[in-house]
Amino acid sequence: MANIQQVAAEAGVSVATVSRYINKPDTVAPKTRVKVKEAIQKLNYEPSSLGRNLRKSESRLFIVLIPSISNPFYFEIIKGIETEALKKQYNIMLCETASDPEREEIYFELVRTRMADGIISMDPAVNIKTLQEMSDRYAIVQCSEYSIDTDIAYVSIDSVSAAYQAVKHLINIGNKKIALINSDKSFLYARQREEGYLKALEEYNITKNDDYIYYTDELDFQAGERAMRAILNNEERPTAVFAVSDVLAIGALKTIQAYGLKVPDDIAVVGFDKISFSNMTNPTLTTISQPMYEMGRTAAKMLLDKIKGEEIESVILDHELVIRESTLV
Amino acid sequence: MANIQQVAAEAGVSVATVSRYINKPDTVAPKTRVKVKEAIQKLNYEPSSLGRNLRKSESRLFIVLIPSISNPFYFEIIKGIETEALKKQYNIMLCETASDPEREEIYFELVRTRMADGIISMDPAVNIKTLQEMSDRYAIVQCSEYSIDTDIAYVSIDSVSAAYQAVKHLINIGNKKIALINSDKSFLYARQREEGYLKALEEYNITKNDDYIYYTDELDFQAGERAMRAILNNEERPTAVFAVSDVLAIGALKTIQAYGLKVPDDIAVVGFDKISFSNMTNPTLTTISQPMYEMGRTAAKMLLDKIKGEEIESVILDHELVIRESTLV
DNA sequence: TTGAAAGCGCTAACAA
DNA sequence: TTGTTAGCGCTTTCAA
Repeated sequence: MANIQQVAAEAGVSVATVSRYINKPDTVAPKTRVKVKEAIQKLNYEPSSLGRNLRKSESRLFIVLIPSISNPFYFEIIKGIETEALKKQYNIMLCETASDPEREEIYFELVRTRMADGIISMDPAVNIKTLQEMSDRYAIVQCSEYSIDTDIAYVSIDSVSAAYQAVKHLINIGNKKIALINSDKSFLYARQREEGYLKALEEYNITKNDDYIYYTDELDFQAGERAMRAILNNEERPTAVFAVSDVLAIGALKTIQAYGLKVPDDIAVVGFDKISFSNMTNPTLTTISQPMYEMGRTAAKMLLDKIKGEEIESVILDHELVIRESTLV
Repeated sequence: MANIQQVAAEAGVSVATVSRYINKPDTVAPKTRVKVKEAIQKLNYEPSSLGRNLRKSESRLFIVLIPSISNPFYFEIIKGIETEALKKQYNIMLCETASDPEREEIYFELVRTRMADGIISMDPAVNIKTLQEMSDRYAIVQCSEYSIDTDIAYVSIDSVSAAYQAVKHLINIGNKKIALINSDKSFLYARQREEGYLKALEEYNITKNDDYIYYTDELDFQAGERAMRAILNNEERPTAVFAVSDVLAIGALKTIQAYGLKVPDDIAVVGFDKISFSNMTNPTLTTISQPMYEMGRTAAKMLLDKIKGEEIESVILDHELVIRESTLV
């Protein structure tokens, strides 16, 4: 593999000229340009990022931390991030933490060793303390899920208001006994969505029933199934259920149907996220739509600004209730 | 950010000693070790990969090319790849090509510029010629989907035999009118699965009916729905359908039910891949299980060997038919 | 418009 | 066991 020296020798110019030809061709005389161009072609030369990165003290790579690669919630966000990154000649490393501190540490290390220029974190549940420490020295942005115990900038939606709206919709179509399938309360969004749920109940003078609230330990379909089974074990079953994610809602849907009950006639269901599969279930799922693509783009822009050394501010984006068959009256 | 020079000065030793302390601590005298250790702690030193990478002419990073990040088929494969990579202190860059040559070119460029040490390609449909050229100079392995027009090593399953087995199962439970939802024939697996389908029909003297074969242009749920609608438009409807992927099969399932038909009573359905969704549908989906995790691990091992300069050989792994509700008699 | 030369941070061959 | 030094491939300043 040819290097810049060989190209320079072949073209009969200095390495500086070759470098200029690659980075600022305008500053090279036309005749010289031709010579260099020919030498590059002849030797099949490709400049090495290794040398350039060292010289410029940057890697033009940043890390996107997600808890789980198989959670469809992240797909559009990632696309948004990628679009913005590629536009600025950056590449991203998609890293699954599996909410495991050791895995996360591997990726933090990539930033500390300058292998990556920054981090977009979608999983601050893991090791907030280290994240905060890192953010003092490196570029970090939180996306979607965030921790308020840090001063790290984030982009997200107003989960309280979104959950409030979802539950209010269930009440408006005639439900009073409304279950909540929540994830672990260590997640900020879980606490916020419960707050919205309670706020709606309160507003309509519906007493909270603890038997109708279930906290899952996992975030997959099976967790939704288990949650719904537990809720259906109550003597008096609810007439509606709000799940804090579509994946959980789809698991719940399956269990409801396994019990021989109809959705929405016996039990109405609302999810959260509007993942693509939520339109494939039978009935299709009413859900909260987050502007995921926009969220990803915004996070990437913020990180890139931060890497450049600029000050950045947190952002809250809009959400929307999408009414489909699972709450059709 | 401190560099190795500053640490050496602080510890009163040479940079070589600091480097040795980091890479081969045993070769440093205990007393010196203490001095260096203290200096590193005091200065909060982290060695830069940028310098090391240039020096060693490696990035310890490789690229995993997938057509679509949202296709659940890849999840387990990626986990397998990641496990093996991390074990060898390698990191992976997950790159979505969207089957777009331009996107792919960006990632190829990362290898040419030494930003990445190799490629695991799961999408050779794009620009086979370039892939072949690249493989002459760089480490490349094909995983799952591969092109036989190249001499690039691959790991995959025997798609002909798997499809044959799936269709034979449909015949054995009493079906003669069996539709095929295939993807574009430019994919090798599509051609192979059709071959297996035809082989089974032939063996049981069932005449092929072209109206029962549909080629999708996309690979998502909606494509499966469209395919099934087209197939159900035939005067005589089939009693079974084999889809070359679970995602397509799930779309088909939805359409069949939308037409008021029962699965498996009216139409039996078999998918391919055993993605996690396939157990969430109602009825659950009969499918072919591929050893995805193992496939990923094998691909990573092969690539790492190739990067080391060793010769590698293609591998075919075993598959399995998983019978579930959608073909229950 | 071009070239010489320094230097980004590290590793490793060689010498002491 | 440690230090000196060359050099990985590139960009950029300065001088010509």
